[in-house]
Amino acid sequence: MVSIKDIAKQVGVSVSTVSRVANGKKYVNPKKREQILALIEETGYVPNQAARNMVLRRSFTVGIVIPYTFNMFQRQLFSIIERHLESFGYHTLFFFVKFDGASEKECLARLKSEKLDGVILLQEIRDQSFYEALSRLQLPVVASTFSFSGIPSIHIDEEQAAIDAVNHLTGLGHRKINMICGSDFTFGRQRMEGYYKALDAAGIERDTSRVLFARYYTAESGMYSMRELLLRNRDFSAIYAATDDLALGVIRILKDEGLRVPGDVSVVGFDDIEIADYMIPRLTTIRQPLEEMGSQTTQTLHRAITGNPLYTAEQILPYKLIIRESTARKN
Amino acid sequence: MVSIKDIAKQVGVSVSTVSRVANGKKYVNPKKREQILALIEETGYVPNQAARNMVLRRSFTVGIVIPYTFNMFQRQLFSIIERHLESFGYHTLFFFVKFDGASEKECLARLKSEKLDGVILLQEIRDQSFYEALSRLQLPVVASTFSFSGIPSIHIDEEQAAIDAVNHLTGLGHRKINMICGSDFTFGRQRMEGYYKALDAAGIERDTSRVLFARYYTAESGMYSMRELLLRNRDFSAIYAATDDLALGVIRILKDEGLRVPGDVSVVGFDDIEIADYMIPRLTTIRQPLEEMGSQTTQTLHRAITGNPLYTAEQILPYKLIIRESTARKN
DNA sequence: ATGAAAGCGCTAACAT
DNA sequence: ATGTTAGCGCTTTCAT
Repeated sequence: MVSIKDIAKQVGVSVSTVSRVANGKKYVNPKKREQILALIEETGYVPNQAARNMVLRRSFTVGIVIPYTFNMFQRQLFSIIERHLESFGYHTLFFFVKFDGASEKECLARLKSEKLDGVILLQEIRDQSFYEALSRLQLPVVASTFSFSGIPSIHIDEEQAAIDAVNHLTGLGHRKINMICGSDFTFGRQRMEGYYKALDAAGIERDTSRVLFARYYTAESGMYSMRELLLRNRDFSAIYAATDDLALGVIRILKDEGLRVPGDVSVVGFDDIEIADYMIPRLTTIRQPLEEMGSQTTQTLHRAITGNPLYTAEQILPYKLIIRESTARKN
Repeated sequence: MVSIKDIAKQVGVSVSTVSRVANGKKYVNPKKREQILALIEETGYVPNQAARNMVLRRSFTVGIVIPYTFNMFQRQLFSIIERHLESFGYHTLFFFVKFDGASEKECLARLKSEKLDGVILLQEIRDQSFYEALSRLQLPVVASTFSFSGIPSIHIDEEQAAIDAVNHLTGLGHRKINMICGSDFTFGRQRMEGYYKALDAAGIERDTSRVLFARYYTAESGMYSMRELLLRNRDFSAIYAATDDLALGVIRILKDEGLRVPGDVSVVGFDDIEIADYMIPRLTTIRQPLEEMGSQTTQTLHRAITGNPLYTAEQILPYKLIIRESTARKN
């Protein structure tokens, strides 16, 4: 592997000079610059990143903290973000993390050991000291799909979106509306809160027995949860699932049990993942502006890293209720 | 940032000793080890990766070449591989690449500029010189989901699997079987070849007008292709889709056109993605051993990187026909 | 405009 | 068992 020294020696200059031209700095004789550039080209020399990173104390790498249970929505968002990051010239480090203290601590340790330029949180962390540690590291951070005070975040108005989703159901005449929620994360609580508020607005009594907490926000969890819900009773005409992934499992079980969607039960999801429009029936859901979330997340982080002023600490993006085939008027 | 020196000074030993315990080496007084470990814990010291990388002359980073059209199957495989890579302590660099010369060339250039430990190809490259350039870089490479002579690869017997899939259809009495294939990649050709061979075996004449080439291997492409196929005629009782992603779009359109699956048309897919078991109807398909492919891919690469002998250059993993609800006896 | 030299934080001989 | 020391490849003062 050819190093800066080799180049220097061959051209007959010092390493400093080579370093200067390699980094496009001023104060170097045009002739020598030419020569050096030519030799770099010829030898295929590329600077050793590790060495640069060490002295520069920066890595051109951003960490992405991702939930260990990586559902379809998150996979889609991730691949958009990754695409943007790549276009900015950043590398990516993954940090799969479970929603528990041990996993979070370990994640923090790894986060520290890498000289990251910044980190994107795709999953909320429960341990408060995590955020403090991050800010102590002076590490630019941006939260995507959730908010945390003090760090820039990109997300939608979860509660209001949930209200809209459930309003859609009540507007269709449904009164007995069950919800499948996830047990973790703020967005889960917000989506549940929206559910309750929409019920209030429609004059429907809140009934905790209509809410079931799934283990994760995945299709598999949705399936288990729906089975459990059915074990209680069949006294409902609509289901509001906290994510499309959950809704997928929900509809599957409903069908297995001979319940028609939306004939017998209306189902509304949340996220508008890719397959929502391919499902049978097509899923009514809340669309999160994935493409824009990804691009805003990346841009915000890049600005923070390069020291530019952040537009706003919190960016609330518009969502949209997409009415498809999984919901119908209560008969 | 606390460094190895700080620890050494505080405990009153040399940096070597600290380095030894940090790396779990032998020859360290148990007492001192204790002390050092305690201080590491207390101070939250974590070794600086850049420094390690430099002296170790490795980056602990592997590049993953991924198709720009990143379908569900690939997303699942990727997330498994990524998880394994993480457990080996590798980082990841992405290389999204389109299936065309320009994109491949650019990818190669980037591949060279990074000091990678190895690269995983999740997409076949059409430019032969790409592989040569890679081997000139002495870069360990492994191909996952396809094979290329000279580089270790992990995949199933695509053609035989396709034969099994179509045999299942002919065994059910179907004679008029259409195929939706993708236009690129060897696996597409193999899956098509298997289709034809199964037809041969059943004494069914090959009919190229029964094959339609989708632009990509995604649900959206499946939808477009199925629409186009329907424009020709409805003279078929079964569809074989080259991927589950395609099948998803296919079934969607069939349903829209009032054709029942499997009542009127049987559909078989390929890959067995997560949602195959949630679809309505559940999808009959070929299961690729995703979990094992991911783990073998990672292990093989790791072995190549660490200079251990490779088991075999080519690992052909077992697949399995999973019969679910989207196929039925021809009525 | 350019070179010498001092690190960056760590590992690995080599001595002891 | 442990310390000393020499780099790893690069950037960046600081002289000149």
